[in-house]
Amino acid sequence: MKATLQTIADELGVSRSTVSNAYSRPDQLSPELRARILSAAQRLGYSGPNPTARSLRSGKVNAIGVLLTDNLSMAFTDPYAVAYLRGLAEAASARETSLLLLNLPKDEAAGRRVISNAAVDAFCLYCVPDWHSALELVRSRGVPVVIGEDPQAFGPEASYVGIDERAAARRLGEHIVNLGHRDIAVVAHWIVDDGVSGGRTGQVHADPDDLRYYVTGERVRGFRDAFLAAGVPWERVVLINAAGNQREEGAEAAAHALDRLDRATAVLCTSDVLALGVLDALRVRGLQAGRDVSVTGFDDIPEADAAGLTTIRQPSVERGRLAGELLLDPPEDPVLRRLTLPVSLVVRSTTGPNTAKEKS
Amino acid sequence: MKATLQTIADELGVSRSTVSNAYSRPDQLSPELRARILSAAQRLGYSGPNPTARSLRSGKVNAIGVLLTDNLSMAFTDPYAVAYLRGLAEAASARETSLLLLNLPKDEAAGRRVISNAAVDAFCLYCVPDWHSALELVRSRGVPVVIGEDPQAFGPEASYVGIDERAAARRLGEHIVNLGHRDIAVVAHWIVDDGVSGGRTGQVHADPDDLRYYVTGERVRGFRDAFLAAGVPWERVVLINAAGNQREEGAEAAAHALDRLDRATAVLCTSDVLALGVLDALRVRGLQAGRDVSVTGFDDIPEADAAGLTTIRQPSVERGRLAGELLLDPPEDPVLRRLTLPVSLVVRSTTGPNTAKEKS
DNA sequence: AGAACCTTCTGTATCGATACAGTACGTCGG
DNA sequence: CCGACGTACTGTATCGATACAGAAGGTTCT
Repeated sequence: MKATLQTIADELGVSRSTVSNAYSRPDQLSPELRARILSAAQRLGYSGPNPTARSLRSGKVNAIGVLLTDNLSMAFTDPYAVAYLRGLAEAASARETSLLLLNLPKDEAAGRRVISNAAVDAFCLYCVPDWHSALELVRSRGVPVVIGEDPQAFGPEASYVGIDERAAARRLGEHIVNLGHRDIAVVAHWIVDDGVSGGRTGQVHADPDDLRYYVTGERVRGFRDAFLAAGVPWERVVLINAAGNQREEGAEAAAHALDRLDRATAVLCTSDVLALGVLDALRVRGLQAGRDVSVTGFDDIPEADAAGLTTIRQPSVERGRLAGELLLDPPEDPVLRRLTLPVSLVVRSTTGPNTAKEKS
Repeated sequence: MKATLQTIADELGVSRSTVSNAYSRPDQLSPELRARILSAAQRLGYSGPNPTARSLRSGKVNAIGVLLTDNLSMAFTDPYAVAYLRGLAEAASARETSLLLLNLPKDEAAGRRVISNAAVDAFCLYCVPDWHSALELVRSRGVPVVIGEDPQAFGPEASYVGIDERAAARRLGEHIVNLGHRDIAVVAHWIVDDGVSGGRTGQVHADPDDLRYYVTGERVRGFRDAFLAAGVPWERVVLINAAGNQREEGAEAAAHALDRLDRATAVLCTSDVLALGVLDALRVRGLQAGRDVSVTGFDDIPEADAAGLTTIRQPSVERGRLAGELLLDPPEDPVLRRLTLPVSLVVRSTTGPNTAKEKS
């Protein structure tokens, strides 16, 4: 039989409470007794209090649930996500808390089971669409939650760490129109969506106000803000959906902006990863970024620097770290649970003045 | 007060057991009663049986602990690791099990606490050095364990999924010597080690039989096997330590092979990531891989293909998947718990015949 | 009709710990 | 010499569920 606290207690003729204290409250017993208990435990192959029982009694499990939609590997593949998770892990680790990666399967019932069964002290909703059926269940669990997308999505009880997506995108848009670009394409991921995948990559006609996925939607709206302010009507912009947030999909999307007579002189992307794909597409076509076509990204992932990508830098690791801290020590004051972090425009070599002959 | 099973039971005047059955054993009660129970639960904001209490009673927590040393972000940064974790996550997810990422801090006492407190059904020892003090504690937890490094490190009770590292490396070595290379450098990570970091990047003189870190050690020994068989003495090989397994460190290590009069004509690396760094270093120096200098990697990560890197392909995702399956349904027969997967040599463009003038 | 059986629910013991109040036994100031 | 206090330990209730034996009631078979 597996050893328990009682086993050790019986062995030494002390009470179970005392053995428990030897592990959890060393100040409650004499050092000598504690030493005897620990050595007896070692002898009997007892590896310390059972974590589950301890959690049940104490009400803490020392884990943060990270909800990931569908494809868990995305969390590992997207450099921005990696940075965010690293920050989250740092904050958690500092409090001896671990991350429980929760993969939400497509099947809704299974997803509900995953959430209800997760032994966690808090949830980090990461890349979970605002309308996902899981949200309600997460709320009913009654544990702290931090979100990074639509600040309104979860009511005031949730913490929020994010950036002003729309204003940030607007700065990119302004940078582009200030460079004289008027023939503009926007590559955005997941703006059409069948509820499961991001749809097909290709040009779409959509009202930015209707986009369902918050982050992308805000970024596209931010671009539009800049365009309208500069007198570029939205109808003139070529909007391209990318089926996912991967480099290949950026390259594929770029084809729809580049392989046409009225080729765009600027391509704005909703993420750096997509933008890197666009740069790949330019290279294949013998076009030079920043001269023939200007390209922008979003996030400032590590690869962006090497590629010379103009982008918006957001504090990714910091964002994750703050999310973790908000979850583990939620401030009383609801105002302090809502953090909007600063961003900056990073101009590199993939953007430059419009050199194309101006259309009528 | 938070709702429990009893709350619902009292509300409807049924027994607690029945409410429990409504969730866990629907066949044990009439559909109508079950429906009443579930709707009462919804009304009272009850989100289902408490996972911790359930785990305590049933002895299962539906989580696999993934032990990561020190820097958790490495797990996300190294493409091979990402693939492995993805496979593991797939296997886990298929059984509604999640991954608990356990970050082992430098501080040993804290590390012990992390392991003892982890509520998991099994441990996956991933990138944990064989001599790490945590291993003993993991063993004493008495749960299934899978390892991916030294098959001998954990005794026969552990499962093992790996490859024949040494034989695989030997094939790379043979490929290189068959191409006529005799001035060879080996870039290996973590072959010197102060117990914490991987030491300083630079040339070292070491007996391959003394290398502490299993995977790297086996690969280096495999290279040596090929060299010796071809009559290249080990003393002739330039062995370079990389302080870590990152591209930059590969590039830095390459300097020690390239910036010298007796420049190596072939550089063998213990990982693709390092090899990509070596290719970067070649490019900077205006050297062409496969013509001026041959370069090999190990793992066949996705980026290797694009780079034309000659390497050993190992089934990374599959390896993780099998590890997960072994953990969740450990076969009775110990033999079936030890899997050695096949690998293949993938020859691409970074290797070619030795064109340098033969030394005396 | 009576035994055997199924379905549907109940009741109690238990999983392995922690919380907290309580006891026993010094020690110390006045 | 006595009450106040601190230290070291004990005992019981409890955390929130599941397991399993059993009871009540209706059916089926012979």
